[in-house]
Amino acid sequence: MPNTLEILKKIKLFNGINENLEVLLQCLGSEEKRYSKNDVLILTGSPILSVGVLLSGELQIIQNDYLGNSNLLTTVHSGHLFGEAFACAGISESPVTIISKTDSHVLYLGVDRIVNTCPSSCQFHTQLIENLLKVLARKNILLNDKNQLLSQRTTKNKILSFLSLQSEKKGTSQFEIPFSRNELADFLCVDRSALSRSLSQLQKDGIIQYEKNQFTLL
Amino acid sequence: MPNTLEILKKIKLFNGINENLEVLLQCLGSEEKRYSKNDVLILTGSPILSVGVLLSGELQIIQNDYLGNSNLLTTVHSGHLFGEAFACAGISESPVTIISKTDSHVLYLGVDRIVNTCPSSCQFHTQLIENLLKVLARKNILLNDKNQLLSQRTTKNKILSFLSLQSEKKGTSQFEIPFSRNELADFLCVDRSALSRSLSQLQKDGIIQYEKNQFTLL
DNA sequence: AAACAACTGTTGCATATGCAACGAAAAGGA
DNA sequence: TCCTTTTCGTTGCATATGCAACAGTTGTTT
Repeated sequence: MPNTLEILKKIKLFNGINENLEVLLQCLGSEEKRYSKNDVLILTGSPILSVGVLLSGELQIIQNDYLGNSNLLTTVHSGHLFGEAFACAGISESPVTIISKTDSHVLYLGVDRIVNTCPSSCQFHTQLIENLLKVLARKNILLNDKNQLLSQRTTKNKILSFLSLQSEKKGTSQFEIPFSRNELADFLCVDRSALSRSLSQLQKDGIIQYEKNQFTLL
Repeated sequence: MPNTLEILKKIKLFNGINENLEVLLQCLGSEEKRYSKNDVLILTGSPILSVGVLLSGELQIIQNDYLGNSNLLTTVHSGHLFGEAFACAGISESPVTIISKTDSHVLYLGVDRIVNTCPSSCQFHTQLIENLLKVLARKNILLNDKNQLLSQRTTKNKILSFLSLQSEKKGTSQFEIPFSRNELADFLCVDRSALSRSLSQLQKDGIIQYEKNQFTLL
């Protein structure tokens, strides 16, 4: 149990409530669960009423295609939230299936208990709500950024969008990217060879310069 | 002023607080402002601390490119929120510029006043917070859907993704889409002629069928 | 009726992209 | 060190896409 608390203290959702976490969890009526590899946490169509916090292990969020093909949407890593959008949106049926890729350990927080400040009106509840808003809002911004990137029609423009975002984030025109070529291709939703080709062309045209993962915008 | 209230009552953010809106607005310390055509509401780099509600008029949200080109991100229509993600994310500088395309009328709600339930602890405050969470969460889901759509690499797959989402939403395999061909091409981020071409091919291959804006998935 | 504009489908063409395959370089393990 | 695996760039090729231009349709205005 102290282990659980240690993990939670590092999570953004609990920023600023470190000392009183235990009290808050009581007040929220949180629930811990353990899963084995390949267990199903949420099945498509079942209700989602709780925000999940993955304490350990790895989850996969899977969506069923229009053809019935199931495809992987995201992988959830230890220390991250999942299901928070669905839970907060108040939709009745989950559009996704969530399974445990490894053995895992999850904390569930009921949304209604988060929103409705407790009778004892503990002061950290307000902080929790603010944090939850912040988490959702930031995800929103990230999704927006990615959207803008993906709406570029050519690979070169996708690359430039990505690099300029990175540059902006780091504050310099020279920076390191956190992706391998393979991962970058996946992120930009383009073919790896097309990515390589476009990168070389951009460099040949004197627009960018790169060496491994070190990039410079010119 | 009664006019303002009438508009607000129809907005999702105020769902379930219709009767006591006036009280709530007092309690929130809201602020109304009027703008003329081409006025700047928010300039890139300035702080965003409030959620905006557009009561009348039309706004444009503009982002400056890495090359300095300004390009239109969204148009905000009467009755919709704007800036809510930035305000809730607690970021210090707006990454976008917001201008008034027409004369407009805006209501601002400070995020801190929303999050911190008022001393008089009016019961509708909780509802407001829940609504705000719901708005953010739903936008999140929408953005996610669009993301999945845009991550399709071919025009045909983008079309099929879009149509299956529509079909799912309407609950039938035959449905009407809310876009003209031009708008659909913009939405899918593809060329209009490429869209037309792919649509005919899909129909010829017996995968879909359409007549004007009436579509059927086969 | 005539003229005009908006929307949609079609086509030709240059180019970009996905795909598959190959080889070089780097990283890691035995 | 040797061998294996992974990563990355390159290339050939078939296909898809963006772009521009044109035509048919519809609806609106004059």
